[in-house]
Amino acid sequence: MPEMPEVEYTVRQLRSSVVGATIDEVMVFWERTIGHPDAATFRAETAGRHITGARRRGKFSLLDLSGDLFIAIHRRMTGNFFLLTPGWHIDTQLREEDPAAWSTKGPSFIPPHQSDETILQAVSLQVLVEPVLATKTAYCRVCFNLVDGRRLLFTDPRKFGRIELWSRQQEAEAFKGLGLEPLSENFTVAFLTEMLATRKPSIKQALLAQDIIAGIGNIYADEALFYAGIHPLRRADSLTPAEIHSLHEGIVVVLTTGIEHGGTSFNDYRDMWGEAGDNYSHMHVYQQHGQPCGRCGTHIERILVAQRSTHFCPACQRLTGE
DNA sequence: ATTTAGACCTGTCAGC
DNA sequence: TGCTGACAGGTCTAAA
Repeated sequence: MPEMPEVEYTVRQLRSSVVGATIDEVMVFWERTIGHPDAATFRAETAGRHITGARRRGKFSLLDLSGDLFIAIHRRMTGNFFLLTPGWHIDTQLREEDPAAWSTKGPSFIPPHQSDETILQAVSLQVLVEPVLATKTAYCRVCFNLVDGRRLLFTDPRKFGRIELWSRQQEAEAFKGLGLEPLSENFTVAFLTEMLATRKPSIKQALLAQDIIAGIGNIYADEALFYAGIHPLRRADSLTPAEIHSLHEGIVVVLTTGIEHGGTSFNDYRDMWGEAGDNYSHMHVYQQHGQPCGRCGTHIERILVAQRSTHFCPACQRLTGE
């Protein structure tokens, strides 16, 4: 679901909410969500640990734990965090009543007081407190019970998300194959030039490749290419120095802007809870096909590049000629 | 060696 | 109203 700006935003919220807390117990409702090591070990090793920090690496959200451990969470398409205030009850009745439904929906959550409309704190939302019907399906896969009574939920309807536990010494192994942070000083025009020089696939695919730049996803790839006026199907190794310069600038601008907007380029929350939101307001091409280009008025087009939906302006981003 | 299609999962929405 | 297919912010891996 989230790309780098959304993850960054979530991590900042985790930092201000759960850092300093202590994990009492972790409940796992969908075992495959625990990607490393295994669910039983994960539960045993995290119980009683202090949460000492919250960081981001690429699209991973990291929680540092006492004892030189850290949790790495990849939300993939639909993973999210919720922070429940103390007093909520977890109802696992469905487990026996309807195993198939339980597997899909997970447990339901009973609010502290007997009102059916109550408050959830949504960690990855700009608005921290979101009214939610307690009867709404949470799709909770993993629940971190904190000693102070709060519960940090990892929700994930599609079950693609993964949560891993590593020791700090294993950090290199945990992130092997992850490229540079695009907002770090290491990410230079020279670096981008070098990385693209040997890539024959399209520039769109190169931007999505996490082993080059960590954190760019489908939205920001399309937006960065529009910024630079580069057609998504251009071979990565065919870009001119001027184009690479523009693209580098586009990547930085688009991601920085995303973070400034609270990373709310788009998200499931708003759909899920029926909030209107201004999700698309600062998108230039992503999901804008059929709309006029804000720069030249030409209709934005949508094509498929490596099975990913790709949006661009055919006039501003030409494939051939100069 | 690459490229691509399929897996992994569930919900929503458009069209018939 | 109901069914079907397309599509969704991601990434890994088997097959071509």
